[in-house]
Amino acid sequence: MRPEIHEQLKTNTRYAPAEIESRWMDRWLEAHLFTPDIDSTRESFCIALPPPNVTGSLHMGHALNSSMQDLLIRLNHMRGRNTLWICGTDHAGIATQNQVEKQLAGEGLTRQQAGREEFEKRVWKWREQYGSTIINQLKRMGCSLDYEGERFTLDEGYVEAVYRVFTSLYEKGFIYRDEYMVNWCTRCHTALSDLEVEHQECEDKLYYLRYPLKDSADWLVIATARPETMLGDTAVAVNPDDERYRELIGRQVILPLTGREIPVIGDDYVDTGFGTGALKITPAHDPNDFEIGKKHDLEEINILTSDGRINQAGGEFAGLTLGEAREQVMIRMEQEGLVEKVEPYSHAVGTCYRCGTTIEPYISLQWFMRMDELAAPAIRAVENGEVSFVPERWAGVYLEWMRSLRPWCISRQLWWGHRLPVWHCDECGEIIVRETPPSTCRCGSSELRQEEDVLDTWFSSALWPFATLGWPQATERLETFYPTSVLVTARDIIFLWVSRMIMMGLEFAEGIPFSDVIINPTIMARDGRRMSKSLGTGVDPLVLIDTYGADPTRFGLLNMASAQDVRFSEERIEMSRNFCNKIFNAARFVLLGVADVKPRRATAHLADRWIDSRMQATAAELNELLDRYDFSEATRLLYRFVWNEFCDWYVEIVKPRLYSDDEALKEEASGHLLYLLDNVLRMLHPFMPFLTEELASMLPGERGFLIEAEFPRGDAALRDLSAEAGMEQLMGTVVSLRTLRNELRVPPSKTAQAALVAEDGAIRQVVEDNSGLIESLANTQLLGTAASEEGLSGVGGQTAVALVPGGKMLVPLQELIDIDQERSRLEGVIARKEQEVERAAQKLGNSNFVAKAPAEVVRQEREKLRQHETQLAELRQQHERFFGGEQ
RNA sequence: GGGCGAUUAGCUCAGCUGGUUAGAGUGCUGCCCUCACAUGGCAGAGGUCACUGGUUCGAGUCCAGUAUCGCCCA
Repeated sequence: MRPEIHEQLKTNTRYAPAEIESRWMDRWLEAHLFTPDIDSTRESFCIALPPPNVTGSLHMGHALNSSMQDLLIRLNHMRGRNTLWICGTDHAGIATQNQVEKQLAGEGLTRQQAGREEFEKRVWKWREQYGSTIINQLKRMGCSLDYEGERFTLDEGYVEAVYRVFTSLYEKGFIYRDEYMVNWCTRCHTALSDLEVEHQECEDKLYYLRYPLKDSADWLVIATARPETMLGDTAVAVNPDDERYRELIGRQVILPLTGREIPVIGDDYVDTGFGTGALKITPAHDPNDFEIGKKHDLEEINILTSDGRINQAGGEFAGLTLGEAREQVMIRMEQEGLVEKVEPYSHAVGTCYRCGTTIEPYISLQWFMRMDELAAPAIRAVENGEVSFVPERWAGVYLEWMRSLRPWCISRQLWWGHRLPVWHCDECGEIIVRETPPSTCRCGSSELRQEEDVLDTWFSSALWPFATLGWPQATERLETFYPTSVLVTARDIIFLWVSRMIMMGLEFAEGIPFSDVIINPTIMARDGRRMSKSLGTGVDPLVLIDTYGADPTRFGLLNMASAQDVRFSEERIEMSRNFCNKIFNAARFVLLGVADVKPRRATAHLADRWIDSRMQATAAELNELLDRYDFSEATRLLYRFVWNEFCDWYVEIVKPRLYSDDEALKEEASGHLLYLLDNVLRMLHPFMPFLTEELASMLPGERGFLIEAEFPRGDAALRDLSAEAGMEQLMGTVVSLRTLRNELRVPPSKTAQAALVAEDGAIRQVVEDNSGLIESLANTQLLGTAASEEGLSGVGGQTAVALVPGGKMLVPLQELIDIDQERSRLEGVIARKEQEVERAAQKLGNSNFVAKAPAEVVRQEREKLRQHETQLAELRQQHERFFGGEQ
């Protein structure tokens, strides 16, 4: 080790993440570790990062997500695969446009004033300036993304892919243009797909209004939550089976305020239990009414402008906002005496996912994509297991959604995104759909205008797994890495991306885009609900990284993330930080203490064989857990092995040898420690890349980066079950003696003495051979061993007793403590043992149990009872001997 | 309204196909600054596994129902 590193290690007793983490990413990047080798013949492993929104910043979901993906990439790289983690961002139409509009507003400009061309320029500038924020944050996380191959959904090549797909789908008749009811955001001025509308529960009112019947003094009472839309009513509907209204079907009512005559129609869509059972029908402003209107051929009266105000069709209310119009309409209705009553009413209101504005159902000319035929193979792919979800239950969610797909509105009235590859001829009205701009129309005119609308961002991101690899060009990357291996994402992305990626992959690329879809759990706020910006319950992962380090943040999040949603607990991150500190110090212990030797397995000592055996078992189980994507259990496994076995036991056991004057012993221990540390660091690397890289770099000898090292698989040939059994015996003995000392309040500095009584000669042998271990770990000197008390010499007088596996330890009390303390302690032990005997006896006393339970289970139970009874007898004997029996 | 999930120690969570005295982290108690680590060591206390039935020799685990909470869809 270089002297300066030695010096540094010696002085820094605490794990300091900031310092460690700042130095490695640049070195990794300089070494081009994350860029795949395209000529490699090795099997490939690829993950397409679900492209984060280019305006975004790292949130908890990303942090968890990328921890999982990075783990998988590093793991597979270490397993020898040719890996690629596709990096990039999504242009995020509305979100980005909103950002730039905000910027313009600061200069007192609207985007209309700036003009489309200027606006687009500004957006690109914005992207240049802020677009890599989240990518840099992923670097801080330690993510091994292929930064050199970063992609963007508006790249030149990507646009080609989008245009190819659009054109093809148009030609196949999947994409069409139609005047139809869509979700309209009056603030963003654009249509939205159903998925971009969020429903929010809202306390509102239900208004009961009287609609006078024509040629009658009577009226019909309708109930509505949106009275202002009555300006666009073109019918009143009742259920034809409804006795109350059946007679009225076919008659006319006079629509209040406008005086328009509208028919009463019968339609079994009407729920007789809702309101009065009579429904006003506004085909232009309600999706259900729109359907009913089509069915009954009703007039569609649009009463709204695109920015959400009443238009000329609203007569005296023209110019009012919807809220104002509601108020005014109700005032007028009151004046006319046409309000029956108003009730409180709670219902869900659709809002824009980007700006929160209430969504208006609005009829407009849009582009749609028919989904059913594309969905069929995508459904089959999941049904037949070609694509599987982890946890499995999400497949059901996917399938249910896929089976009820409606046409997807793909056009947006935005200025940022993929402008549709559609040209309109001003001369003849011809619509030309082409990948490249046409020069003339077939009518001969060259007056061609490209469509103003842009595509839904999700349309382009659906192509991500293959467009990023070069499709539609037949690139080597595409050849090598498609289909990708795994997609890791949040559940709300199942519909937005996963489903569409599968459909598009099957239609345009060489089949499914990935075979496993891992749905990461949601990290909830402390209150058990989703983290919410407005409630201030969000936790910023960047703050966690600053406070605890990226490695502990990663490890902690992975530890939290089992198959269930989980409340965020900072304690887990802290636990992970402490674990990192433990690893750091264990490595310090090794690096500062070892002789100048190479890592080399040692087998001479029981503890050496034991810890290696345990390490192989851990590695094997770790691989199994990771193959199942059980990252949470994997963190626990590593924690247990490193802390509770390696640090708590092995390090303590090896100390005397490491500090020994006997050079041979010291070198043997050194080699084994280095061998163990090397393996441990490799196992931990996918979880905590920075710390492990730092520590591995200090190991003696020339070595490369850890990601290039081999991931330990666990060698079954190195398992040594007899060493494990021996160590179990010793550890059990040590713990028993420590407990006894503690309970008898023997001062830690005081050395105790003990003799082992055990029938089994092998047990006595192990203890005798390792008396030094017992001495140093339990501060207890071994006086001797024997098959029975009679065989012990020199253990006279009063003794305390500690049960150990397979026998008991007799501890001469001497001046250790007073007799009374031992008496009450012993009585407690006896009482506990009696309970155990009772439990086992009861079970065996049940004839059904003996008759019906598997023989092996019964045998075990009998064995248990026998042991407990023997121990109980000995304890009682001990009590009798010293305290005269009475308890 | 429909679907999915959860309910286990004070708190946050594990517990695979039913079978030792139900585990971890944190918090709590006692002792210890023992030459890797006080972001630590040793030892402890702490649970009617939401409730009610059922299946079984045996249920935290399987089935049915109830309650509460959460998530998604409409």
